[in-house]
Amino acid sequence: MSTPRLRDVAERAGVSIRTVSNVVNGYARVSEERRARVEAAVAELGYQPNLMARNLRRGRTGLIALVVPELDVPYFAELTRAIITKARQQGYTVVVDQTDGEPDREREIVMGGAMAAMFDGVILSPLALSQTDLARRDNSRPLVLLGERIAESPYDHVAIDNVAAARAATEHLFDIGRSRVAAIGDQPWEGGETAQLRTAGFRLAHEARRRRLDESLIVTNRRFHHADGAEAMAALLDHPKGPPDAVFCYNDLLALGAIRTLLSRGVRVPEDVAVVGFDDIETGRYNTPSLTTVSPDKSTIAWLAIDRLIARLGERADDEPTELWAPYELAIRESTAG
Amino acid sequence: MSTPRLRDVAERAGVSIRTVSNVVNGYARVSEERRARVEAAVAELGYQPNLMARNLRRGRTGLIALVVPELDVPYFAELTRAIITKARQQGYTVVVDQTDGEPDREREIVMGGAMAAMFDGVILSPLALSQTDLARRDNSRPLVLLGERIAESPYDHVAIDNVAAARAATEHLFDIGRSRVAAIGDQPWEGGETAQLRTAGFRLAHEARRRRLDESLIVTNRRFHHADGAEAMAALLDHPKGPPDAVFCYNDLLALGAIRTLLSRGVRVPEDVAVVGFDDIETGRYNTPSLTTVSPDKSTIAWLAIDRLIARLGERADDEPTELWAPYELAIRESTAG
DNA sequence: GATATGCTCTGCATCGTTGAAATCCGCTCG
DNA sequence: CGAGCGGATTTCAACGATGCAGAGCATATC
Repeated sequence: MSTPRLRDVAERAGVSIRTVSNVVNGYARVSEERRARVEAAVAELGYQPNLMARNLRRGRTGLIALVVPELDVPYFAELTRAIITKARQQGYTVVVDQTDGEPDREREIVMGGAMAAMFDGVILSPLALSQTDLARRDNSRPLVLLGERIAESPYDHVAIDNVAAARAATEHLFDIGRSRVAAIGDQPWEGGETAQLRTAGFRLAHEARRRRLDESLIVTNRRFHHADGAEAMAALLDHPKGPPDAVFCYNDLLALGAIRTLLSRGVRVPEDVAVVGFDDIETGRYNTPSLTTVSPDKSTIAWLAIDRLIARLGERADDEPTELWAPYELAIRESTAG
Repeated sequence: MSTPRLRDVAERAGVSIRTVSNVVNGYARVSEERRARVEAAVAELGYQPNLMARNLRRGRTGLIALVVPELDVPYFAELTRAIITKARQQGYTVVVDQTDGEPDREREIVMGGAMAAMFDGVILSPLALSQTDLARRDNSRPLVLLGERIAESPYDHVAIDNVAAARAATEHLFDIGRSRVAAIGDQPWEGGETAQLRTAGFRLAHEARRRRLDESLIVTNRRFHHADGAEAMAALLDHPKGPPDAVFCYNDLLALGAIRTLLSRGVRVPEDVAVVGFDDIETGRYNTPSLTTVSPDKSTIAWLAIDRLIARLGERADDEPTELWAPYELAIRESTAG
């Protein structure tokens, strides 16, 4: 026997389709007696509402798309987990879409490709999409951006204060007595806004402490994986003016890659070179040495993003776009001890 | 102006709704002249098919649910990434659902809760669902299991040969001259089938090499995170008969946790204790020392699972349930060097 | 020239649900 | 006692697409 429909339940209970619908959804008041009959019929037939029909009728799916560049980057995995959890609490299901940094893929979901219609809203961690793209977006469904606000884009965005966080990380290195501090991960091009903010914080720390900044100690990277950090660190070790005595990496993978290079070259961490990361991924805590890192409050980020998106789906649809700031802290561990 | 429908396109092009549908889907033959008119209208109006309506009518959504315990466990994140990629190539979209090991959540999607109807098929990495549960499942939509086959369940499953892999890992430890080998991660209870197979391989290696096995060197663990490996290793170091000279951990997180404990206690890896992991996660490669590990071919696993699922969605719906084996290899790195 | 043949193309019904409005019923109130 | 009222229940018409069957038309066939 195929899946029962409202009609089947209605027949069995001897009421109208609409009444069954009302019972199932708890919409209108239904007399005790009928409600009981309907519930019995529902149970006997094992009725489950057909979501596709419901979606069509309601014009909503209860699905939220979460678009991230790479799922196997621990930061995104951990953040994704948090978002899925929060969304579920609010009755939404999250569809994770990884873009591999392919602009087309990002566009498909965010800008309104065919698939876009399946989602009530989108949470995007932008990588390829430029400000120009976003300005052109069909704004019929809400979008919340994770990470830096893209200039004047008319969207909500959730982020931590990257400048302040980077500055704090850098100053911490000064505090433990380091003077020649390098930065790994700058991205001075369109799409690298977040990295640029961290560089700004890095510079600011130098100014605040009246330290001279050697520009050649700022290393740029296209990607943020272990391998990139390892390479960058190798280059720094061969720096003409000698290696730095501390490194601020713009994410934890870069930092772990850098540590790998240091240790395999016989450089001690933190004695010879101290290392700070960014993101506070689980693995960093169990690395040897454990990684000092900027720890964004992922749970709050998730909460703010979901909350904001759901507000827009509801009555608060027309509020002004907001910038929401999540807290962070500097988790000090072995890689900067002493 | 709201989203255009087939009807709007039809009006504009001066043809019937049905013809527009035919053009959009490439179903029937349509004359060049009309096709051009329709395509122009589609372009002008920016028509996008309404997926909810299409889903209702077709009875399919093009969505596949991937149910995994924890997304921020790197193995699952990497596997998820591979599956998303393969599915996309076949025109399917993956909805990732993490269960946090909550049986109810797993049931919701797999056993046929309301949400289940949204998916054409399910790929499940089972954790909580017992064999009894699965036997009771409504089999109207295909299910592919990742990992060990649960006894006589009538489902396809994709896995690597855990016994052989575990045996190879253990024998490798003998090969490099270790004699007192511990195992971290056994789970001698329902739901721990995969761990049990690895333990079987571990035992088998001892028999094959005619080594005496000290049962007290097999440590059980509820969970497979860094912390669990760290604790287990701490216990082993305090073993009454002295610490082992090698450890086989049932996943890489356990192994990294174990290494952390070893190094922080001043025990050298691999000189004093060699360590082997399982899963080959990215981070293990950049750890110091880099981690020797069993490397399942995640890409093949993903490919087999998707391929099989799609076959069941199509004409091959009634084939016998199959066991599909993906290859693996032992990636030998520093943690067992010498 | 009439019938058969092969394509295009269209109309209608339908997928299963819910919004809106109509109906029904029992009760209160003037 | 009839109008008025409010809550319970039903009827009707979508939501936007596709399956199916058949209409329309030009060409092929004898």
